[in-house]
Amino acid sequence: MSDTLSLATKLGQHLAAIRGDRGYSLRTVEELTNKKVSNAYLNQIENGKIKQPSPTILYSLAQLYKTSYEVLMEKAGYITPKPTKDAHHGKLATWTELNLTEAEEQAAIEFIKWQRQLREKEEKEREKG
Amino acid sequence: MSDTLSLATKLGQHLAAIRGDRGYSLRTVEELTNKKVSNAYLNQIENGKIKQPSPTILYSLAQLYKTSYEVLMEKAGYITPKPTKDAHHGKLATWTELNLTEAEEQAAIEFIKWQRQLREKEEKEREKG
DNA sequence: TATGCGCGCTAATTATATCAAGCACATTCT
DNA sequence: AGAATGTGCTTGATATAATTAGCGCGCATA
Repeated sequence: MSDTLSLATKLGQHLAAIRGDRGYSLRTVEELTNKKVSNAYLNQIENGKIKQPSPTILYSLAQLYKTSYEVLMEKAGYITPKPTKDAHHGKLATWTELNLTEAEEQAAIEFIKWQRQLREKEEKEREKG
Repeated sequence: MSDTLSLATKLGQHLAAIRGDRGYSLRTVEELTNKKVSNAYLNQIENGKIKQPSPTILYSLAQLYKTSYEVLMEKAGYITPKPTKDAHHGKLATWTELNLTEAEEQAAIEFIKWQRQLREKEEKEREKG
């Protein structure tokens, strides 16, 4: 079962990955969030020692990291007001785990578009032949 | 402060009013929520003695009362995710717009991983040279 | 070498959410 | 009347979120 990872651990790893990508130190985050998230506390969160940080904390981090508040809420185990719970949900989780940088995101989008064009062409060829 | 009513008080009165309307007693609520909200605790919430009950608690009440979870969250002083998909979270919006199929998603993930490996190699080369 | 700085991390402490138990009063049943 | 039950409410006890202070390490700079 995929239950090997506790929620706290998943949230922690996620947040740690993002912070790594942004190149912030624990104390930098503390400072940039106006002391709303202490460096010691953030460390405990990232190492899975805190079960469920408050939405207020998560919101501060989401803002600083420019990432999705909802996703953080979900990973923390809160029920988030979802307009629709469809297949999109699972996909988003996968993507956020990758923790794309701006550049990577752009590259990936280009890649997908390029792939689609390619398939379109093949389609037309097949129709002719 | 011109704030005559604390957030806790506002939330409490709101919840008390709803419970009154539904005709439930404190213990009835405790029972109907499967002990997720104890009668003692609900009383404290309604009387403004609890500053910020957890989203989990609020969700249980919202379900039982058939009222809005978001509104409860707001009255409790939490920041609620804006339903509008604004440019703020560009990433999520962009990905969902693309509407990836399973195959496309997998391909894109592979692509990104491959790119990352490539960059890693380049990094090592640079260190040597 | 030494001294200072930034890093992740831990320990001790405080604040607060949440619950179990019980109290005082009212209504109803025997 | 007296037991039984239901009501809102209070009070400790416990768990855990969150902070402040500080430790040890690597790395740079004097």
